[in-house]
Amino acid sequence: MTKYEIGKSIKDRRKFLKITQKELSDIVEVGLRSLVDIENGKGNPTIEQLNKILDALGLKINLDIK
Amino acid sequence: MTKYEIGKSIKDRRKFLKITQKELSDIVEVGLRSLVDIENGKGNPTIEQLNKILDALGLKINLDIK
DNA sequence: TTTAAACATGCATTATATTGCACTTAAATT
DNA sequence: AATTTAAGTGCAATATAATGCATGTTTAAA
Repeated sequence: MTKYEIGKSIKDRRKFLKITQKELSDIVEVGLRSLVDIENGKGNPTIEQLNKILDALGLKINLDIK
Repeated sequence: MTKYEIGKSIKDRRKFLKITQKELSDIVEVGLRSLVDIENGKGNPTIEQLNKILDALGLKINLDIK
């Protein structure tokens, strides 16, 4: 998964849960500006930031063999 | 998966493939110092860096529902 | 179709991660 | 056990990402 796909997954999941970027941003304590970038495949978040966001959305990272 | 678990997976996979940190570092163009930190759950790599490393090891990120 | 809420972006600043280097420690090879 | 190779660490410098703010755009509700 590229960062674009990850961003899209986050955005899709957030919309599915019917929360706004601002709300998510407050919950996970990641700046709104950064969250927007992440969702759009810009920015280049660290694993920890990503995990905070995924946690709040009920998602998690896994590593698979290709 | 936490960054510690991710680091451990990378290290395990690298050893399984019988390559050294230095070799992997050269292949993926991530500094040796950083690779060491990542494998040990220190450092906090971006998705792109992580993907470069995982690529070289034949691994990939997935997002699952928790 | 106006209005309001949500989403997106450029830019400057601040915070954080990467890197190389010198060095130490651990593990493997002879 | 001695030597070589691999792995790990502290630190300073450099590179990159996060953030807030002002502003523009898109979307959805009235």
